[in-house]
Amino acid sequence: MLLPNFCKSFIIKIYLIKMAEEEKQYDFLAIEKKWQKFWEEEKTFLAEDNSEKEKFYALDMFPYPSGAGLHIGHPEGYVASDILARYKKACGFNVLHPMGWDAFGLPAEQYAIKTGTHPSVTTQANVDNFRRQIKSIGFAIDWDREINTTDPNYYKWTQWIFLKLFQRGLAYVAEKPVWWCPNLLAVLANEEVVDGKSEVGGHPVERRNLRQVVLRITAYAEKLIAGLDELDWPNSTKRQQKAWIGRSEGAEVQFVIEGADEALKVYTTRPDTLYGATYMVVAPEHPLLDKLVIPENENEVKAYIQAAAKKSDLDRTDLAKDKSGVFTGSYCLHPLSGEKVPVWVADYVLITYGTGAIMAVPAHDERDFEFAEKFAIPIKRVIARVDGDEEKSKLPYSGSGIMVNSADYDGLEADKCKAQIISDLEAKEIGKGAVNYKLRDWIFSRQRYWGEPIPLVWVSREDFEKAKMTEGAIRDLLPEEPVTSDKDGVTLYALPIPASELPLKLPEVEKYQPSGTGESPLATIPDWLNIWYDLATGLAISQNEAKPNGENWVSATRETNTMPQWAGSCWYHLRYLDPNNTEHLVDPEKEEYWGGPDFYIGGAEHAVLHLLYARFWHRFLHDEGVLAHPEPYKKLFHQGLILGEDGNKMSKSVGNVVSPDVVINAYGADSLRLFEMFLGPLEAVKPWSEKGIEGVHRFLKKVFREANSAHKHLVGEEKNPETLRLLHETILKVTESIEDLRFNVAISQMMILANHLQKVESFSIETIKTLLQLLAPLAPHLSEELWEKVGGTPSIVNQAWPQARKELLVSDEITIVFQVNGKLRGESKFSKEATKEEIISKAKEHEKVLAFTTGKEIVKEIYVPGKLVNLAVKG
RNA sequence: GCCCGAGUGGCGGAAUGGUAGACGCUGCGGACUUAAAAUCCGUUGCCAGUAAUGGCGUGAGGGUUCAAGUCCCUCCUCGGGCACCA
Repeated sequence: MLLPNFCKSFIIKIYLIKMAEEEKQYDFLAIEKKWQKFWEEEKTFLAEDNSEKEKFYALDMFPYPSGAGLHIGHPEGYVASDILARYKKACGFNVLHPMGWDAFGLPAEQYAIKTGTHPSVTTQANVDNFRRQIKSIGFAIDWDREINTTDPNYYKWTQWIFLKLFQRGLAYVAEKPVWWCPNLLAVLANEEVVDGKSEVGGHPVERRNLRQVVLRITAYAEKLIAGLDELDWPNSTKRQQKAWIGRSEGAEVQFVIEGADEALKVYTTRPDTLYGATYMVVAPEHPLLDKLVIPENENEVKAYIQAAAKKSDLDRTDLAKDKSGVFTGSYCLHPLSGEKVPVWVADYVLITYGTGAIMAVPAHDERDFEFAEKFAIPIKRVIARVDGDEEKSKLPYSGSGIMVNSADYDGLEADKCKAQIISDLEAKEIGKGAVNYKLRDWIFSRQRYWGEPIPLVWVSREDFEKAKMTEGAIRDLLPEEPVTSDKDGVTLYALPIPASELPLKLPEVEKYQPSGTGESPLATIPDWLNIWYDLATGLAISQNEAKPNGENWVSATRETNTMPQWAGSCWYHLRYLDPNNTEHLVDPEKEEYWGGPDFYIGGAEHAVLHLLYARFWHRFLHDEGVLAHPEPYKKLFHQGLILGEDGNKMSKSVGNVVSPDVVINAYGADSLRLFEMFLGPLEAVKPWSEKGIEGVHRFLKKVFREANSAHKHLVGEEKNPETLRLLHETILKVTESIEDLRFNVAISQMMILANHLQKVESFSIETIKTLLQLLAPLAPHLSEELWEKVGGTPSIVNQAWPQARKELLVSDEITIVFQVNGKLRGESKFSKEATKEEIISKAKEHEKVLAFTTGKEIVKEIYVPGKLVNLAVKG
């Protein structure tokens, strides 16, 4: 019994010794720590502001520092941008690769509500953890430019941009529907509402109109569409933005209400179907509805309006498979035929789009058709297919064709007739050409604590009029149209907190709970809310102090809403250029030099919101003369999701989440970086694989061994022609692949070279040095370590990027493959000088080719120079 | 319903219209070792055959071409986006 135990422990001891040796061989943890320290101390990745060099700015969508820490998906994009950053640096560019924190947001606030911990405390802890994790992956980040959206020195400028928008009339206040939970007494964000219930507690929620600050993004609709053309973005993302903005062209037509002086305005994209309008529909919220309803129908219509008001957006759209509506009892007169057209109210017409009323053409619109069938309303065809194809011209028919039943327009081509009809309507002053957008204005306020305070105060009409007349900073900041809001039946007027008084900091608060009234927790702090405000200078002090002397001091209340999380991320790409500037958002000279990111990478889930909002702000600041460039992100890329090993989306509840910390401990950051890129195309959705990472780890160990095998190293240029050729093939392919963001292909090629170096007896030390340079952007720690080992001076990124000698890739001997009818039948080697005739006749004589050609007629001979011969045979 | 994108071995994936399956993983066989780990060598699309070799093969069906994973048409499946926007 003793002996086996003794043997066992002896074996374990030997194993441990061997393990220690192995670790000494490629001790990635020590190597990575060493070089991360080196980069930090040497400030290797400092971006220079006044450089003569050409710039390259690589930007990642900055993370929200959650409590859960980084997961394996985060670094995918960061690694990609880092590879580019390091590659461009080696190519001689002045590179900026920054990192920061999008740190306002719900989770910290929810945690605060639960525990009473100030969100800034939670945020700080999370940021520290994220920074630690990101640093452990060894990115070429200029940490001197780190930013944080919750830092008052940062959000001072977020507020400053808001003031500009306010000044230009692009901000207003309106009642807008938001999710309201009567049980929680709180406004909920979309993501807090799951299946019509609150995510917390599962309480029912409803749409409720609440006072909101709104940004007029619709004023930029045209510019946002036009700007897309110049962007190097994924087509799908451009298309999504275009669809989101949803521009359509058509006409606004007036239908006079029978027996009234007024007309009902409708919007249509199909003025050519005007004669097919057999009824009209107004939205339940339409302002003229009251006048349209005849007394006999009043009860029914009222009931319908009430029912519609109770429906959520979801019920009114998705789930409302069946059309509903009620006849108002009124008629309009058709603008061209003068016929009576009944007016209905139905909730399939939205008050928020167009004029909130439509002319219904059931013959040529699916929705109207469905409605007309249900309520037995006449259906009148006015477009006929030219080819008379009965199947395809079945009603409802929305295609093109020839106009019929349309009086003077009969026989004309419908598409071409649109403009004709519009101009005819214009001549009669009963219509005009019109453009509409699906894009809605941006609800910019949140009834939350943990966000940027909106720098507005509210005063009475008298005080507002006085402010307009008072010389000083405030008067100049006012928009042409005053921003107003009704509170308890009194109209209040908005005045700004001027730039000189920014940042308007978040006050301390005792409770983070919502106020219960649908206002933010800030509304519960009277000391902060009620102020004395100087109409000339914008100075403000709490009303718990005595009113200061001076005629310009008035009583005011602060705006209590805060900004949405999007605000800080709308312009962060600018702040990296000049993170500590106290005078400007960004120094114009620096903005001129750096411009926008040359490469921007992040998830496709931001295709519309973040990327559209940021473009809006950037374009606005450009129009204001603050920025030299109109568009923020010239080149955009979306990395694909990394799934769990089981092929499912990584999630805590499924338990398939992989933490980078664990992977780094087991294989090192270089293996992690390399494997995330080796997994597949950057844009593809792909599953993680524990086994797979061992493959790239093995490759790194191989490089490590070959770089350390001093006995195989030769001085001077590479003598082995095969090695030399492969080396330059690798330089070419790796360079091209990095430029094309095809890092998986670059890695494959380096594996091929490493496998070759392992097989040959010796190779030049220059060869391994070049390989290390190629590898450096992808696996920077190991490359630095080995570069130093083979006699290079760190840092390896300061070495000029290797240039491929293309002349080496053309060999004297070429291999030509022989095909018969496109199928491979043989191959042969020829000298570079061999003629077409020589090669073809050799092909015909080839034994295996003969087997497929004898007894048959060669009808065609194809020769692709340097590649192949294809003989087409018959019979 | 509409608009995109993608379907290639057991798996992740390579292939300017020109040798399909590079590279990696897995499996199998072997070397080294007392043994293991590590490392290395060979092999690994399917079918037939001891083999040489032949046939089939890139979601399905058609087409263009001397030649198609790649281009065109129709369809299927999966993924993403939009969804009563007149």
